[in-house]
Amino acid sequence: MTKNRDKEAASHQLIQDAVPLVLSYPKVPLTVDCVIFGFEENKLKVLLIKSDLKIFENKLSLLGDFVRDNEELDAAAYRILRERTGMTNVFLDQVRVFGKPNRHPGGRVVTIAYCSLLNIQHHSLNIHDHELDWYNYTTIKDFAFDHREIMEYCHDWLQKRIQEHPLGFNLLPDKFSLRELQNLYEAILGVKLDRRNFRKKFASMDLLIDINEMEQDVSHRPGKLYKFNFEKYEKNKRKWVGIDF
Amino acid sequence: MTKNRDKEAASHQLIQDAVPLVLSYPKVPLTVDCVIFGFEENKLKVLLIKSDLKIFENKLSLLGDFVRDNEELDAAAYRILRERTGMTNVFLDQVRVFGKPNRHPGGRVVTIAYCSLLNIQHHSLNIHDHELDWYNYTTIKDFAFDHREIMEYCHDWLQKRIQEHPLGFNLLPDKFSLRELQNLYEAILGVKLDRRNFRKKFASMDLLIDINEMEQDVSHRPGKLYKFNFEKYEKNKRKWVGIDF
DNA sequence: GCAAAAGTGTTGTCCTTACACCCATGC
DNA sequence: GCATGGGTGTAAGGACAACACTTTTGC
Repeated sequence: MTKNRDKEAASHQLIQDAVPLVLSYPKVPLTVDCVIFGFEENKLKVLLIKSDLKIFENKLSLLGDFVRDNEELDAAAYRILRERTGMTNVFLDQVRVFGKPNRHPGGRVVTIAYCSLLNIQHHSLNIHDHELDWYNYTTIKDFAFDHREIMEYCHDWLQKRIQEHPLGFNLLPDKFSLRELQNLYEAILGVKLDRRNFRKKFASMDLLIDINEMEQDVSHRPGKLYKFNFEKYEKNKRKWVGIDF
Repeated sequence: MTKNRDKEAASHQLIQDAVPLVLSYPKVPLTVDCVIFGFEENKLKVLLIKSDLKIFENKLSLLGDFVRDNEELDAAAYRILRERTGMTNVFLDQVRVFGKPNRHPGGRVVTIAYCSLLNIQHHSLNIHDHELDWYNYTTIKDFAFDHREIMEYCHDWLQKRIQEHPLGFNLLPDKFSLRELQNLYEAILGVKLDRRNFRKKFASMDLLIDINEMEQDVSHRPGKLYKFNFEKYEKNKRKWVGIDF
């Protein structure tokens, strides 16, 4: 049943030169979509725009664009983020490819999802085309394309990552209180955490620098402010996760 | 400096219909490469073929081919594995995209790496084109393309996965001894493990079924044989990994 | 002085690690 | 009987989870 296909596939083995081989391949449009998480008012937010396509009128879309000829994939992701938001100095991670043949109404488009976490206050939005804005992760309704699926996949990925690496610091201001840090973890993981245990955990990691400042303008006892010790973190990056032997 | 580009990128926002939009995108050849790990004689093996390209004469290559028009990415990976090896009933996982513009000597080709672990005895190689065979992971030298990088990335991915999920069972015969299981973990993780602790660990997971059989034809005290309890595993799949709160 | 959140320690439980001796089999 | 790996238990240390009271500030 599959023999014909197998034969057919075997035929290109005769092409020994790389250039005609590649010319014989089918080609597809390749795009990048960026899932940018931020944190504000104790809510997890995602950076989205209104889709420019009629068919998706009033639906929200991830920040995406095609990959240019001979453009590195990572570079494409950074470019798109810069073009659409003005942001630079963001770390993006490749998460997964989404390539269902019918995921784009205009024909087949394969997209590579990139994800990042960032500090909303450090990256003010200079561009507001198409209602580019931070939307609440939990309340977004209408997505263009398969962007809900992509966003949720990236959120799962993020939950895992944030438990392996203390990436959460990227979402906070330079100086932050332990309460803010805990709110962040609770927002991303979707659970309540014990305050004492949380603080002990981070104290024992020894990644926080006490800067001897206090919160201002809060209507209760102010908390201490900390900075993240990026240097120390970079040194100790190696970690086993999960079932360790 | 980047303003012109940003303007240019903004221009396609005027295309409101999806079809011309997609037609305006650049297209690239898209391939899938399969990194298939197996285990035999206490060695971790990878399934490779000799490259058919002159430029990579005598170098080893992953099992790969282009993605067809309107073919699901996962389906392409399964098809390629079947065409090249005759194997079916294998689970493949998408791992990452590799897209450096110059990774292929014939022009730009973006490839999606898929990875699997399997039981060499269950999947005898029916096809031997191009010296398709299992090669020792640790001793392979010459790779075509960037296939060393891809393979190593998949190996890292595998080390993580095998600590989160007991995937290792896929690499073993139906019936296996604890020693075989331990050898497998040691081969993949590249470390020595304590025998008693290893056994306790798996005993406590309660994923092994004692089938009341013993090893045969070994020149020492025979070990008990077990089966993997796939049913129970499927039920308990949810797990937190890493820094748990 | 009251509301609101900060800050702090202990205990029990569980998991992980390290470690040594006897047992069954083939030769 | 000896070589080879199979099979087993325990004790110590570390990590995690559960839990309540006092302190500081703004109002």
